[in-house]
Amino acid sequence: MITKIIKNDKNNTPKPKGRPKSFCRQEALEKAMLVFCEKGYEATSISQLSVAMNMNPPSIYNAFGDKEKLFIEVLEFYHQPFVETVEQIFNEQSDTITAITKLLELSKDQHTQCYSDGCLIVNSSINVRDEEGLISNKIKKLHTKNETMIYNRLKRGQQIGDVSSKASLHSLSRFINGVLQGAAILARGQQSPEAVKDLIDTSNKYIRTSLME
Amino acid sequence: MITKIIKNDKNNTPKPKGRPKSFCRQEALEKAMLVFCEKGYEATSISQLSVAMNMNPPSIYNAFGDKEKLFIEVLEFYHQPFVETVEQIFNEQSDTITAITKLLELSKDQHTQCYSDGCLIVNSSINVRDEEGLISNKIKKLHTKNETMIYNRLKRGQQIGDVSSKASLHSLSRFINGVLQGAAILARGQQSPEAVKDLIDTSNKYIRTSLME
DNA sequence: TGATTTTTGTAGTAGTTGTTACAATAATAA
DNA sequence: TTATTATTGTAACAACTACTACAAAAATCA
Repeated sequence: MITKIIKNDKNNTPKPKGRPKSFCRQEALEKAMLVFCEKGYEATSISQLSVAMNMNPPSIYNAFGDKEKLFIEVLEFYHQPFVETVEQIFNEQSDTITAITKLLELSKDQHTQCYSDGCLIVNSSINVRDEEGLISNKIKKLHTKNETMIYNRLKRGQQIGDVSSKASLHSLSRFINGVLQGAAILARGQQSPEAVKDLIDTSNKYIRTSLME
Repeated sequence: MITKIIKNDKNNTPKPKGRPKSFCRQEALEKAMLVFCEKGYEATSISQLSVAMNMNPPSIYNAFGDKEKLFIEVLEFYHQPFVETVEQIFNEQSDTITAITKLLELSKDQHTQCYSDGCLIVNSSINVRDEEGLISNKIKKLHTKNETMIYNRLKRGQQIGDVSSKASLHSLSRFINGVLQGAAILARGQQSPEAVKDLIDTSNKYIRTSLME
């Protein structure tokens, strides 16, 4: 038993037995993500995914389960880099107001580009109507994660002392979270870049005064 | 010729020739609206509409053209009462700040109810991807109409004198429009009523100070 | 009455949906 | 080599999609 494992597991990565996979999981998820972003969950068909991911339907089902499970994995795949970026911004910036401003600028930059597809999570929270189903629950978790990240950063600001103790952190983090989602819609709805800019900049102006007191 | 018209047109409503319609256009539009609100444009099928509207598919096509034209008529049917309500609020309230506050409260009331379907127009600007097609153009017009109503009311406020001449009306009206759309998403995404309340109330607080200067 | 007009319900079109049975393929294990 | 295992491509499934041909039905007009 032990020899077996040692034999096939030189680098802690034992060679799989059967026919080797002809796709890269990360690349496949990225291709799927792009289609889901553009079309939405329901409007994206397996055959469209099959073309984009360069995988035949049976391979997709074998690798990801079904359309629903694939989508949930895509949601996580989409969200994770955002979380990492935001946490980096929040850690890099010692000043809380600057940290929040950077977050808002990130959103503004993303959503003032031409032909933006908005945000997969926001789009999906509109589209998916599975009422306490797997996807809806996943989406709610992702929204909560975002709000919590913002809240925690504001809370740290109060501890550091650069956020007014009078500021209502729950209200503010919910407000910021709502504004970020609003910006995503404006972009997705092909409304003018000025609409996005004004929503972000006006919100930012308020947040600054609100954090300082 | 003239006698004909007089004969059949006693109340300016000549009796139609063929077999009489077995449906009320307004009621049919309302039923269709409810389904489109819940499911979205693409995810709503003709057979679902057929059941909801209590009309067979050929009758739907005969009366409304096709799914796209029906949807555009539903969009208008959905938007018109909103426009009337907003214009009534804007005319009733002589005070501009109160008028805007009432608009925001209207949105808050609508979107803090359980199981809200959000706003058909916002949902559709996420869902519909017909790139300069009939539906997208219609949606953009409706968004512009909303923004214009708000802008005009603020402008009137400056003329009356209860809005600061320093206030940037274009930025503010775009901000308010963005916030209204954000609130619709939060509701549609089944996020907490507190999220909607905080977005609206926090925005309102800022707008008040911004209008007074 | 009979002719005309419009809406109705029945039944169907061709195409697409998510999903899967099955056998060929390509790797490892003995 | 042979056995085992996992992934592949082909080809299909029933159910659904938007849409419509057609004839019966129900009204007005002459």
